[in-house]
Amino acid sequence: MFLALRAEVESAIAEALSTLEFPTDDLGIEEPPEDVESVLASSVAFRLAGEAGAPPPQVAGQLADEIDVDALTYVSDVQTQGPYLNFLPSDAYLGETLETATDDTYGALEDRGEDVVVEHTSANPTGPVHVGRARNPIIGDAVATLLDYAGYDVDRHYYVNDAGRQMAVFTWAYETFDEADLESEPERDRPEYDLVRYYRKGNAFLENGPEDEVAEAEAEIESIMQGLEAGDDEAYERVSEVVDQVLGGMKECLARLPAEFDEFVKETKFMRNGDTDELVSRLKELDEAVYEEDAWQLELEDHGIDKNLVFLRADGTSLYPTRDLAHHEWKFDNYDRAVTVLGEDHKLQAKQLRTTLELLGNETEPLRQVLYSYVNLPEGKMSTRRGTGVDLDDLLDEAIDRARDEVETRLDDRIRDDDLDEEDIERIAHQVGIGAVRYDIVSKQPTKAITFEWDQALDFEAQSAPYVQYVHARCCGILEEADVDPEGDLEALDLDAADADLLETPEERDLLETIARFPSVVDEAADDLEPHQVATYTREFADRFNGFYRECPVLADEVDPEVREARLALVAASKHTVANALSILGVDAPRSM
RNA sequence: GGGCACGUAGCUCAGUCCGGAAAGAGCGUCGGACUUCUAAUCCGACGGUCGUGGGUUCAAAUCCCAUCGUGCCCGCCA
Repeated sequence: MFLALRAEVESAIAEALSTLEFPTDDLGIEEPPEDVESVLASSVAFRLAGEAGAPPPQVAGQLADEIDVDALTYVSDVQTQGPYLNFLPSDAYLGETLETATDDTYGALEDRGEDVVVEHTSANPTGPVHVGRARNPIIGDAVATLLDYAGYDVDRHYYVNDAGRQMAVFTWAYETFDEADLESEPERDRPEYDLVRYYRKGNAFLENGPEDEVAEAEAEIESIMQGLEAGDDEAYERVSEVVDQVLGGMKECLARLPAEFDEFVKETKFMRNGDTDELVSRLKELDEAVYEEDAWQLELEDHGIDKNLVFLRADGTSLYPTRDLAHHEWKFDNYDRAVTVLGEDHKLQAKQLRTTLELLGNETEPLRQVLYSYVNLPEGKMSTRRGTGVDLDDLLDEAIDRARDEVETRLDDRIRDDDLDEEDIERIAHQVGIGAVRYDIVSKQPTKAITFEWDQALDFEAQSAPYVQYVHARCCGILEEADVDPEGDLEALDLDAADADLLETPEERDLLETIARFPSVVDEAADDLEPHQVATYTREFADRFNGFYRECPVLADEVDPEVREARLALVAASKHTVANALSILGVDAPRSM
């Protein structure tokens, strides 16, 4: 409803301005501070003062007089406060909000008829997913869901780096060493924890092993890479043996978040189907192409990039960026838009990719890259190869354990007699524990660096998931108490009969106005590819709901039956709003906790 | 050395893209509220040269320039 109100206000101001022969290029629309009653405001009068030859407050007055409020649906009044114009919501605005928000798809925007691929995580299949990378699936999944809500048709892709040198190293190590050669037991009973030991062993060997044996190993690694480049089935199958096992384990880890994918796209796909060869010949034709020191490269200084992009090694094999170019042209062929979520350490590569795609004649406008900074440990960087870092599995386990402790200690002083059984406790521990981890990450601007600390990541107080989840549980509690199934179809409540006019307290109106803004929050967050805006909204929403909860009893005996119906509708609308906002963030909304 | 990002309360962060109403939360500290729809909640107090210095503007946390601090990148790795 907010979007409709905004549109109405915009045209009203523009009309008033042009009638008074003022420029209409900047309407000065803004959201007023909290202590102001209006839902939308304009500071346009400031800018017009010079032109009008009158002080801003006077100009604001002229504009307010010019606007015909009776012609507006969602605005009940235009008031001036000094130089500001304030637009107050009408009963229709609040009434329609209450009605539309009881629909369980509230917040989902109209279908845009556009296909978008969101590529995220794409971690190399070398070992367990660690916390340094955990921002990627969490942000990526939220971006994908956000775009889905915003009306796009979304596919989630994981791009599998199965053709790089490190996979050749891994394959060689896996085939060469025996279980007996390895120093340690797997940390977990899952393939990636088992196999990563070969990878680490292999890397250590290449660094410190006897010279002649290392040379022999290098020859083997080289032959694997040549085999892949030639599209050789045998090489592909040898590498796949490792890749598929490790990736299988990583999928299980990611599924715990959960982060699910529609497709795992292997980079070897673009070698085996000839796209990479074809791309290499096109790159060679570019004016920027040079053959230096036996390798083909692109000179990109003229495009603001100091570093040459090598696209064909001296030994004739392609590199990651070469294949990624083919990958992206494939995306352009199959989707209207492409979003990639990647770490800031890949920023230069991202710029090279975009520039080169353009040189190849692609329109790169549809490609957007979301960058996040790495999560570091207090003692430094996390690395799969070196085995430093905290595994995501461990973080999730710890989060669930702490959440379970929390549930159990709270069990004793529960007021509600809903008798949580073991299954409930486990369910809540999962929802709260994993929700807290996701929320902690998704609620911050991705560009800010994070230093990982257990207590901070797993703080259930703060402005955390449980705070918002609790609001959802409260909504469900009230609905259940009123014999309404929160999971069921709330429209069956006959809430249409509920009258928003009966919601008269400031807390009720604030809450309803906050609910009204949800679709516009989705719209803007999707435009900016910033799910943290939704997280910020959930916090504001929870504050408002708690204010309402404090001041406005719904089911108490002294509440007038009609007011009760209206408030129940407000609770139902709140339930959908918070459930859907949390769902965008990938955080479960518990029915009780 | 060069490029990019970040710097807001003791701590963790919104707000910065698109300049406007006396800078907002949470944690921590202190003081209050459970016979009442769930106290993982709420109410109050304390706490800020928005890194620093200039500039633009009627108006700057927000835009521009400089500077300091931190992080990332500058491989025929990915």
